[in-house]
Amino acid sequence: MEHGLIPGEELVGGIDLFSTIESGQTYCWRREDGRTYESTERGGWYTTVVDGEVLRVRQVEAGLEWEATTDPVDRLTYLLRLDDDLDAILAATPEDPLIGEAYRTHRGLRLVRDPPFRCLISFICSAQMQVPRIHRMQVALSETFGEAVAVDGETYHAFPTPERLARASEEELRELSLGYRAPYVKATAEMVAAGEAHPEEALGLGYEAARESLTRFVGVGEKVADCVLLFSLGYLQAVPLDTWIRSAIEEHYPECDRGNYRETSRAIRERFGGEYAGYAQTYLFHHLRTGAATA
DNA sequence: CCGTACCCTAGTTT
DNA sequence: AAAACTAGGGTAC
Repeated sequence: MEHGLIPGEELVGGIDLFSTIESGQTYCWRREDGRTYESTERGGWYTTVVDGEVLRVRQVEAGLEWEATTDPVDRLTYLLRLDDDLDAILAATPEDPLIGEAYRTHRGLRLVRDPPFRCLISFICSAQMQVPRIHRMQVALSETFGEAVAVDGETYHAFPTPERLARASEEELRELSLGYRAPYVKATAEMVAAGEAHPEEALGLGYEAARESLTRFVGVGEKVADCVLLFSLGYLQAVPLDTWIRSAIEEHYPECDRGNYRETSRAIRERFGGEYAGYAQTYLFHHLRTGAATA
């Protein structure tokens, strides 16, 4: 594999690789030590397979060190949004004690751009599920149905194609602990494999129309649709209303609770400054989930 | 728009 | 100690 470095000074606003990858927004990466996002231990290599290419990245003092089968700089920049100007984005959020604390505590956390189908499946799996178990499901899916890629004596697994997941039986998927999500994953994979629908078709639509369009996939409601928009399709204004954010709204922004998803979503999006509201959501989610919040 | 069923696992309570 | 109970990043019907 080739290797190289992306200097830290090129990343405006910095980078916190641990927070970026293990904050529950992406399930595409695997830790060197095999842990599945359940520890608070930082450091080490993260590996993924995208378009048949293996890429590995870790945070070092000088920046991001990488190893890959082809030069991964453009790909890493895309996947980890290394071209986002974090200083400008954070500055665009209205003053707020809780958000401010989250920004200061986890400075360098970036949103991601996961491959759309993979993102869609991982968030269908996320329903009523905790982060480490969602990650374990994605690892199981890759190892069971994903193509193996051998590099330097190591074997890596790509994420399965829509066609392969469509061919899997519901029973096989249940064996991977997907539970009631198994038929959702299969049905959605069938829709994509058949060319009936693709998550990328949401691109180009206005935000709310895009969210609506994603809900045609089986197992995808408004919350999961918002996750795909934010973590894959670049709709940075999306604010997925999960239980953590809902309880934060109840406690800190009660005036934004409008009783239903659509209106509450509009209100909190406005409260978080609109264009980059999804950044505030992701920092806040990570901040609450790690138990670091005091504000 | 509202209520309920749905898998599964780890952690807590009887 | 074994068995209930509970909750965890929702969605379909």
